[in-house]
Amino acid sequence: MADERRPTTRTLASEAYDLIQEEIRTGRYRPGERLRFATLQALCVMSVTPVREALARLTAEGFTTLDDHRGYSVAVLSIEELRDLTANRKLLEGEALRLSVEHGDADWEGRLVAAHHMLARIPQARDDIPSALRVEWEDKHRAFHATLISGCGSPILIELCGKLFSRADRYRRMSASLTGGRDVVGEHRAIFDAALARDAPAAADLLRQHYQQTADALERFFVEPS
Amino acid sequence: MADERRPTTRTLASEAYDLIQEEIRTGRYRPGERLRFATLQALCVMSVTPVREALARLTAEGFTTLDDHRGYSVAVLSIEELRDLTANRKLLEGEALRLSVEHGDADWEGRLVAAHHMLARIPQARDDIPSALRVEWEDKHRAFHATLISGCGSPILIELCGKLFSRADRYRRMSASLTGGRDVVGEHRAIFDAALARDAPAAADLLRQHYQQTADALERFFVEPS
DNA sequence: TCGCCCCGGATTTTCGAAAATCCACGAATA
DNA sequence: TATTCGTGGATTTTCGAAAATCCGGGGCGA
Repeated sequence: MADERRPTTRTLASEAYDLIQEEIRTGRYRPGERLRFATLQALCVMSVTPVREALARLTAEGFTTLDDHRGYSVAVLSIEELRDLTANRKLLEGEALRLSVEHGDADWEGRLVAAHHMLARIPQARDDIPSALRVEWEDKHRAFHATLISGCGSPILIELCGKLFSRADRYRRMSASLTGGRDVVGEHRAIFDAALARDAPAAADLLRQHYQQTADALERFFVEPS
Repeated sequence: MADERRPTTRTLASEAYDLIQEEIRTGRYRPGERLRFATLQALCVMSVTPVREALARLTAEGFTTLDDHRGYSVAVLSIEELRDLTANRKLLEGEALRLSVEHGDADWEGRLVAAHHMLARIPQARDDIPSALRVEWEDKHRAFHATLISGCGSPILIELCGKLFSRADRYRRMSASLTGGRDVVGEHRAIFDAALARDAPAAADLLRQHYQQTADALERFFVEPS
């Protein structure tokens, strides 16, 4: 008697969260930009309440900041934060991968093989390739890294790594060309091989190098934006 | 012309956050208990909107959980989470303290001496001591641990450690007697001494032991609640 | 001229009620 | 008897507007 619309099973707040996060991650809302409720209500098509809840969640994840009585803004990006982010991702994901390789069972191995295959079969995103492929690659990339650490046995560690990954995403997308002349595919393959070979220290080391190189490339882009 | 009440500079949502967190940490709201808005609105004296925002923040910090259309509940406690929490605190705070000891400047040293002094001068909380002292000790305890890692130079790491500390707080308070027959004051002093002596590995090790022993004591209490 | 206070518009924050959704209970059917 | 299907009430979620707050500019006094 009360469903003249869609079979909504999600809340509007969740939809607003996805929408706004997408706008921020893709850079349509610039770092530091003030987020006014009127604008956001126009973007999503809803009242202020769910938008407010979405912003509360985004703030908890570090995408936005809140000053009392002054509203929300897009969190600013800085080289300092990029370095800090990288250092902590190396610490957390390095440890998580080590645990995964040590404790991961057969099911984890299977999922890892699948995730790597999905990532490897997609041609590396280039500037001249339409964004559809790009988005797909991003998804598989995220899934691969998530699968890598999914066997570590620590829900908290997995959650923390996920949040840091999301925060780093904004920096990653800043650079138009994801690869800075390096062999990203090869790096992923090396990590994958070490993990399957159950060489925990090597896998962790490779992952840390991988993140450091990504950060270095981004930092170069940061200083001299070509 | 419009301040017949208090000089409110904070938002009601922030007040609600503090109030509800206090209720949860002290155990007045039990783990797993459903949190109904009607009840919370009675506790805080405000409308549903700020309460909702407070719950959103609490959920981000792990105090509560949210199921769409089924509302919020107090997050449950479990031995598994205690162990997970402990493992990650050892990893994160251990590293943070190591960095602090290595990079901390004179200002950090000064703050650390002060924080330890404040903690040490308060008599160790016992069951027969009124809760006022207890609360004060908790505050100084938190401040001491926060100061320990405050020189690490990584805002992200500090933030993560803070969140884990808060989550662990609920477990710590479960046990009526904070000390399980061990020398907590001595443990703090040992960490303090190693930090001041600039022995980073030793300080980190002692801190990790400290957390492990706390967790072990709590786990014993968990299994056989006397 | 400079600094301080106060006002008006823009924006956030909060309210109280309406709408949507879930849950438990009981009736009807096989 | 077991299972499915509504139905009513409790609860969450959302709305639209009112209240509170902040920011910038103009006027007043030193």
